Amino acid sequence: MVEQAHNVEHLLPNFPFFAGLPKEDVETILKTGRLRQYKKNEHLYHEGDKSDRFFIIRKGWIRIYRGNADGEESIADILSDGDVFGTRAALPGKKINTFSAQAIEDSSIAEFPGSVLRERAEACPILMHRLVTHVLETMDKLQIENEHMYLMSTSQRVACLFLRLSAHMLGTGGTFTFPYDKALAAAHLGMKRETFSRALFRLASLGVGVSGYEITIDSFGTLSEHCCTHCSLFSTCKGARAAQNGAEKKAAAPALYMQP
Amino acid sequence: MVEQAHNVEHLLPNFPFFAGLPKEDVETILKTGRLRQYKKNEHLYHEGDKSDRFFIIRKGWIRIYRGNADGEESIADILSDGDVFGTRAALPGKKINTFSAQAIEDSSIAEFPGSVLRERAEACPILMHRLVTHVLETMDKLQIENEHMYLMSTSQRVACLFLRLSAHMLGTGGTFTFPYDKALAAAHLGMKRETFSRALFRLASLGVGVSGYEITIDSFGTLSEHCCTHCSLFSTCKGARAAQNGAEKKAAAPALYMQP
DNA sequence: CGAGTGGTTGAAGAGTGTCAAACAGTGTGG
DNA sequence: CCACACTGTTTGACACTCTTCAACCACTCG
Repeated sequence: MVEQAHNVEHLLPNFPFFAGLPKEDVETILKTGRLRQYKKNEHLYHEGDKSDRFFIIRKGWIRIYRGNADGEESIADILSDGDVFGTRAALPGKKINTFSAQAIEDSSIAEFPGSVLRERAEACPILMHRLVTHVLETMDKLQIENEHMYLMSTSQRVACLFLRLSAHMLGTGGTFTFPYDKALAAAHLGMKRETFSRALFRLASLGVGVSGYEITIDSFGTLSEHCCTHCSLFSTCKGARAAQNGAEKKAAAPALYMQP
Repeated sequence: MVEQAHNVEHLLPNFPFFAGLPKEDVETILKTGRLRQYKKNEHLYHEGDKSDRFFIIRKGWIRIYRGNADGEESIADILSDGDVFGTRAALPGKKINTFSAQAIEDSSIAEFPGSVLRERAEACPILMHRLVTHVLETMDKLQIENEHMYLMSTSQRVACLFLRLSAHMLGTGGTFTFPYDKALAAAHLGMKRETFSRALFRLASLGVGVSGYEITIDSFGTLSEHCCTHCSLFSTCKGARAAQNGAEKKAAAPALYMQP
């Protein structure tokens, strides 16, 4: 358990979550926060624990997951820089974690007492709105995952993940580094390691090259056509790109799926 | 389009959602509401529409769904008496429906302008809490559905549905009427009609009898053992029942899955 | 160098989806 | 009252996807 506490006030620029909130509220919250380092595989909390902290990831990767009695796990989310979790602690209602949170890389996390957020949100509608919006976006993400599990094949889901992970990239193709274990990605997408591996093989014919953690995509458009055009989010997803002369994307609203 | 508008104030007892809220707020809201009848298959709204109404089901069944470009649909939820939807209209943020809502039976629905809810919620923390709690519960439900899709077989998912639909029943077994089409249930559980039908056949060996819309369950405990003991919600789900001498349920917190 | 971890590959099998056909229940019109 | 169409459901045969289990490979770390 690494316990390096730091003042977090100087980190504001890293926390888009607080952007646009009243200065006093942000300062009050930041003052009560602390920065903490978690080693790879270390847990931030376990399911069933009291949910009393609100988290912002400064740097690193965190998985949110839950296990059943058979020891099987389902991964609810994999989060990274700038992402926020533990919203339940900052909102009214039951204060028990329904999930566990674990660092999958050495991570630097800002933690805030839920009570402070809750109290400030009571007084500051903009903060409350920010929290509510975050929950609604998380819900949208979940609903899309449900849809994907039912309507899309494994290779389509893998392609979708790649497109979202490369959403920030310009141009029509390129190479990026896969940020965590493939087994983990597989679990998050609701499939086995082996199936993930075989899905990669099938994606090769669509111009996806894999060498270790390096993923090369010849054409985002081609890949989008393989998965995004079969997804109800097509027009609004940041990961989806129009093919050169394929389907036109309608004017896009803010994306639900945003990866750093 | 049936357009019978009624005053809804006398219906308060049907709306547990408003229970415990300040009288003035409830009255303000109820005054702006109207009761409307929808025929079977009629739509309340379509995805992409402006989301400006908040709904409470007085009587009936509503499905919340979304379609992709291939014409395939994924069903997000199937709701009934006392259930609430359109929460997005009552909360800050984007006001576009991400789903369609359709009556699957003749239904009686109370509708409220989202703006009124939003305005009252701004002033009344209890109402805001109620709305937030509802969203969080919906999210919990979604997360469980994701888990089920990944970790449970089709017959386990069907068993889970039956146990939730019969959660209100006393005793160790009994008969109830399935409230909507099996094809619809199948789609909501993420499987095809045929698979649903075959899952029923397999459940027969666990004491589940089906005759048309009549479902007979010999032992809730036996059925729970088949599905609930493999679900991470086991200890808190209203549908799960302890087997006679099987696994003990821990002290249960309020259930996520509540059917009328 | 051997153990450990993460990833790939192969063969076999269970579980679902697909397509087609048959069936049951309902309502309609003659 | 029956014939008919219509809808929802079940069943069968078959193809296909994904999982399972096992072995193997690549890489890292002691």
